[in-house]
Amino acid sequence: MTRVMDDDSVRSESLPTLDEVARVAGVSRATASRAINGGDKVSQKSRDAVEAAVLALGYAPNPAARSLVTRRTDSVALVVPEPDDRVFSDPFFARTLRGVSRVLGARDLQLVLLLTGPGKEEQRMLRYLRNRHIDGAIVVSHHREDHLSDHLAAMGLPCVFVGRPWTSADKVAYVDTDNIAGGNAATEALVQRGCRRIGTIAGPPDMTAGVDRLLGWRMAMLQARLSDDAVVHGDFTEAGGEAAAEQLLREHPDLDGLAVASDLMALGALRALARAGRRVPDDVAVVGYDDLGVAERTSPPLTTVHAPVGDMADQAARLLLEQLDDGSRPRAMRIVFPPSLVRRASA
Amino acid sequence: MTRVMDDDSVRSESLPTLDEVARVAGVSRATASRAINGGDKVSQKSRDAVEAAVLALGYAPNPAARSLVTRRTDSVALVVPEPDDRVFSDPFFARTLRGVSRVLGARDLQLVLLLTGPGKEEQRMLRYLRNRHIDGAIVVSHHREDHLSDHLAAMGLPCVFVGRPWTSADKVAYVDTDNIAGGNAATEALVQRGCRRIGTIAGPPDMTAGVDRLLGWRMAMLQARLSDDAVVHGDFTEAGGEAAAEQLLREHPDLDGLAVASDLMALGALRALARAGRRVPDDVAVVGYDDLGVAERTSPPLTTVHAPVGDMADQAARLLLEQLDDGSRPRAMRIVFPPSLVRRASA
DNA sequence: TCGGGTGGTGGGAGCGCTTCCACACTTACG
DNA sequence: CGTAAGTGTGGAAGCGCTCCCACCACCCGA
Repeated sequence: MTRVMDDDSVRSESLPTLDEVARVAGVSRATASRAINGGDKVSQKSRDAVEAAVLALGYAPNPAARSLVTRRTDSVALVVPEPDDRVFSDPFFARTLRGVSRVLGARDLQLVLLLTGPGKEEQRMLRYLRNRHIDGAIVVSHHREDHLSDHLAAMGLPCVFVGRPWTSADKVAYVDTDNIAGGNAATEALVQRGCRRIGTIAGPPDMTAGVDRLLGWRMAMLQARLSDDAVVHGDFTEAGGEAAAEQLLREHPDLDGLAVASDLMALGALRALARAGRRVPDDVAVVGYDDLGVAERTSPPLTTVHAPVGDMADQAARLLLEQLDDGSRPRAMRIVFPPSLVRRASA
Repeated sequence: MTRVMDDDSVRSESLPTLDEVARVAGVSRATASRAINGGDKVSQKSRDAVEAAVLALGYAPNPAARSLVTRRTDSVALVVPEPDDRVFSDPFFARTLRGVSRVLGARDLQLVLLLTGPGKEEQRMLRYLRNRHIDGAIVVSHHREDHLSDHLAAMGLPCVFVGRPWTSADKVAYVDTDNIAGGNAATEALVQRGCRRIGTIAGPPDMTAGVDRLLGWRMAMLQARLSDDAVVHGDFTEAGGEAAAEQLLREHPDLDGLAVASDLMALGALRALARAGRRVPDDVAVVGYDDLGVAERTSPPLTTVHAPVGDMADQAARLLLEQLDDGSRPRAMRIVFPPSLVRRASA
């Protein structure tokens, strides 16, 4: 009795192996493997037998065993060097995540989330990437000090950055929008509207999107022969935008135009403007950046620069797939999307 | 020449193995393994030698090989049966993700993201879980129709639900807040304030948080001998809340109190109320739910029910760790946090 | 009739690791 | 001084899979 029970429990504990499938199907392990995978050079008869055995046993290949010999893990890291609520609450991240996940999921690749602040966690993350736990990496929201692009380029891991990396931009793949052109277009819209005292709430100076959009603003201001001194940096959050707008109003009370580097910050700025009794767009015209849904629901609805975030995420995933497929060293590739101005009521 | 180059390239391609470490350290592979892992019964001398060899070679254990024999993968799935932007943009999810990631990260467990809509993707997800790609699962935002709790309970995978599951609640572990008590407290606050025509924007009827909070509202209304017919369901998004509030105002123009099942929906409701010219709280008092930062920044600031989401996430991760540690069958455990009312200006 | 394909197959060698087991070699105790 | 109970150690057996290679039919053209 005891013996039988032991056998039973053992049997129910351990999952079926390829050996058992082969035995049930009446073929060798090699043939079973071939039938289950690519299925090259396997007779229809064997194939059917194996398929039936797989179904009967509820067999599923052991990923660790497979990975040990193929040297692939069929999983990809999503690296977010900023484990803060705000990254996740940002629709930019949400949209990116969904796009990436969709493309990779279609290829049965899993997404491993690597959230890391600076310091020890970063070391853990790099170690993880180096150990070849994963086949490749997609990096979102990368900051200047993390030197992530250098590290990844050096370790030769297939990877794609969402947003131009600070360094090694000629060695790693990335997707981006033309943030200079976008910042420029936003500002020009204000200029054409007749604004003469235009300020900007820029993004963080340690992110390329932050400095590029600011640069675009500067170029437009210079070209219009307007003073480019009304600059405050925000952190891409609503609260940050609100505080930045307050500061800007304090330092430059004559403000009549405001280019904001993200819609979330613009939302905060709108609130600050309302509290200060400034009408939008009559007293102060406002242009945002991103156009991920938030902009449609502000009051007034935001004129903003549309960044094709969904497309960027798609392409990022595809660039990674390319690198994984051709198996060669990671390649430097870049895809840069043109931004476009979406006119609504705020400017 | 060629020979040497070949050797070189091979060496640089393939990472160092335990064998090499052992050879360099002058010990056997078994001793090296022991030194690297638990380090039981290894002399200090061997331990030092191995450590030095590891450093010199830049050795890191091959996770697949280890996993093959230990039958652990040291990674955990985060299951989100709703691959929509709105889940990620929701601060509830962001906070949960961060909490879970922090606790698991401290134990060197990786988080694999499993985003699944209904249908084919769900099958893929279940297959993935069943194949023991991972050691356990944490399920967030679970809906009635996905029967996830039944599936997971049946396959005997260690798992924890964030938010009470619909079924098998006595078979799987979960963390939650007492949503009935919370809905009740929110409504009582309105009653005590003198509101007599109180409506509610409930959560989705296919989520336990939705129905429980609604039930709490119903109980409070009945106890106050008020009519409980002013109910509209929302989807936990801002836009959904706005639409729901509009409908509620249309159907019940005499509304003087509003209990909303999430702050994000309450934010939308506030906008609808403002557009309808109702002052908050004078004409209509509003109570939200969640208190994850949004509530402080609305105008007026939201009186809301505080749900300790960070703590819930922590505990969810810990419950999972417990199950992983004691190695036994998954256990049914539950931790339910009491909600608390936070009074601000909106009620 | 025979060499030379060609489609299909199974044996077997690993992938890199953990861990059981047997074997020294010490130390402590009766 | 023999025995028992530790300590450390290395040999070797796998974990479950893929894939190389040898092999066997069989059919073809010469």
